[in-house]
Amino acid sequence: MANGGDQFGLAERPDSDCMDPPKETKQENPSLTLNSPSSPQTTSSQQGMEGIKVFLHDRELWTKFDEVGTEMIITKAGRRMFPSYKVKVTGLNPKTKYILLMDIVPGDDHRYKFADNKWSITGKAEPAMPGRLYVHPDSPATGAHWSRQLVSFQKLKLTNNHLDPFGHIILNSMHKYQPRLHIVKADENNGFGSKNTAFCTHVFSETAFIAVTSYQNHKITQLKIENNPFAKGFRGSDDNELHRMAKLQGKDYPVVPRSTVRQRACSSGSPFSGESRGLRGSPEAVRSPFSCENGLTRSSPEELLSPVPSHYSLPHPHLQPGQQPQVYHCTKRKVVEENCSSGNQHPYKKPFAGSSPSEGESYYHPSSYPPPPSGLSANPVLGLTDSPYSSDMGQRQACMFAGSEPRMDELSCTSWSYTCPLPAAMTPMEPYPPYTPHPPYTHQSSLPLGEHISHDPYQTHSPGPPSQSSQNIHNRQLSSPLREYPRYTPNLSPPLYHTLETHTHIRCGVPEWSAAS
DNA sequence: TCTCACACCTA
DNA sequence: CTAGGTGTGAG
Repeated sequence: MANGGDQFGLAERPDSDCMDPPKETKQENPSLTLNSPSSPQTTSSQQGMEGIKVFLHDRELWTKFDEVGTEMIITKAGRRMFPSYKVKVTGLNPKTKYILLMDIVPGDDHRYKFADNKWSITGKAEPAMPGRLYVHPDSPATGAHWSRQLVSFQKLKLTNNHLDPFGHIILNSMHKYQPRLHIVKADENNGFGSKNTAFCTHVFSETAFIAVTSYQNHKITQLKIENNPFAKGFRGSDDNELHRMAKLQGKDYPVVPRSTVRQRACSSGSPFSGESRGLRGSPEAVRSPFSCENGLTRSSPEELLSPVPSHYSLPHPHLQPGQQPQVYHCTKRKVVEENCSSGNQHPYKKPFAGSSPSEGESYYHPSSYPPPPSGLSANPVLGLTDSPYSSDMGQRQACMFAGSEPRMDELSCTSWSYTCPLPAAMTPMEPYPPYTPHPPYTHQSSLPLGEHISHDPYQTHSPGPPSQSSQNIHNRQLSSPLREYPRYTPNLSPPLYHTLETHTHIRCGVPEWSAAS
């Protein structure tokens, strides 16, 4: 189960959005996209990224959580997400190697509180942490490999420890986030990050969640218990069980399952839906995948820059810039080695389970350029391929990259290091800069990018508008402004980890997908 | 809010 | 069997 898991999702529907075919013109109007589920996105794509479709596995389960307002526990040691993020990918060139990775960007710039059985905004979000990227342990692998079974990101862990040394994705409690999947064409070194790297990003709005240190909405607790095999011990409201548990605990026991007891079911709205949803974007729109925007076009700087948006806010156009990911990655050696080493194929290490399809849609925007994590390519080493170094930990799991801010410039540097586990986070980054309403130009900011961009052979057109419409896309905008400052730096810091530091210099490489800030 | 030891379970 | 993922509930 691990990977595959569960059942399949439902039918497969690809996201409609993404149209594979590159649509011609695209409209990119984001807005359109939003509205129409259909996909807009596609714009052009490049290098074959346009025909890629991604289906969220177990979408129905995700939807159940989303309707209530998904909460994901974050702990110092790192906690897995549940439901697990698993996707079915089609449209990849069987012989081409791709790197699949995820990042989780702020869903908006608010801090939430749960009171009266509902989520509400309680203030402004804290600066985002350095964004980290979770590179799927099978990366790089051929399109045939990725298409063979479900691609599971179930080992990805979330933490609230800003100094996390394990490479887990760092989030702030009581803040909303949006997971994103990036498919990057591996370069000759099995890495990515080079200038022209082609990639596309897929976002499933139903996977958005609020990070918490303990569950707030009892309904979520119940859904977790009912659906997560590891929580089976909390299932059942039979008297027997209750008694049993009570005994175990030594306390008096509740007649009802604890969880149940605590909160009654309330039907509070999900943050997502209600207000939140707004946050997300329009609900509907949201659900629909955004369209994909494929990044293809990199033409516009904007896009390029922020291929990946940092924050997602649909509704809010502005959000911030997101952060950019820093480089970091940890990988599990096991996996990595295998895969990596070969340049070519990877053995599968993992079995994925799945099979079928799920659906989901995503929108993605493929873009060519900047890959998110840049850097990989440069070094073969880095590359997903193996990696030798390991982390202290010894094992690596997937690779993580953290990006902070991305400066495009830096990006240009392709180097990244993958080394270690440590996070780059430490490096200073800028988290979110203040948002600027206007788009500053990404260009500028991104100048560096520009370079890249220019490279880009493909650009289609640009998308133009940054409108908010597209949620995804927008991000770009976001980023741009941001770039300027790195606020965060302070936190990060230090050199706690050498490793990181190492990276740091590498930093250039930082992937910045996201933002261009 | 957050952290931890804990019993229970999966794998 | 071991390793490690769960929510719990006290602190």
